[in-house]
Amino acid sequence: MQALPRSFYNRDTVAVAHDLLGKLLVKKTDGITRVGKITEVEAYLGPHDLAAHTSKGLTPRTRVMFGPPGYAYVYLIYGMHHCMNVVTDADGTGAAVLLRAVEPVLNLDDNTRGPGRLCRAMGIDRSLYGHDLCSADFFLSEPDTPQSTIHIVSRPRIGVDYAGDWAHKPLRFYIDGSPWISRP
DNA sequence: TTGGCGATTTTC
DNA sequence: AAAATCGCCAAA
Repeated sequence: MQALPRSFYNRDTVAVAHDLLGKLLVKKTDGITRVGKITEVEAYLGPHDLAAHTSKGLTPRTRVMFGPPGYAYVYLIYGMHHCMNVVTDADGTGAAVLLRAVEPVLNLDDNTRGPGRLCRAMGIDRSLYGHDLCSADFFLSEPDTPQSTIHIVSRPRIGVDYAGDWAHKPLRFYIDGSPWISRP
């Protein structure tokens, strides 16, 4: 099981978001390997995207998101839940893809729908802020067995009603027909 | 230093 | 429908 190369992330964010669907998220903790298949994501394109955290500019929190691709952007939301993103596109772009749901594959309970639940099931917290995803203990990879062709559904992103025109752009993507989705 | 708020989840 | 709960950030 090999980590996707950094070049995978160093591309257009929407393209990466599409291609992340069906990939495996792998986390090794204390000798336990947890694996989930990504079923739902959201793209955050950069400072011009009013729903993206980087629209607030370069701050300590957004530092990683403005950095080179292939690193984890993990943050705490509502004082109690963590959200996991992968930084995308060229260094300095300020874009990322939020992982919203996975299908349990190995050592996960079935409570993996929703960004907060996904992080809880995988054991992801802020200690992984800025963690290199081209690493041995936390990474994404191709599935072991080739995927049959999947259909991708596009919907407006969730929880970003404050973002004006950007609130209804169809930047949420999920695998059509998958039961492992945070909501229809 | 302070106050408002959030890429959510759970419970009432 | 509303609470839980705290780090981030803009304003003072």
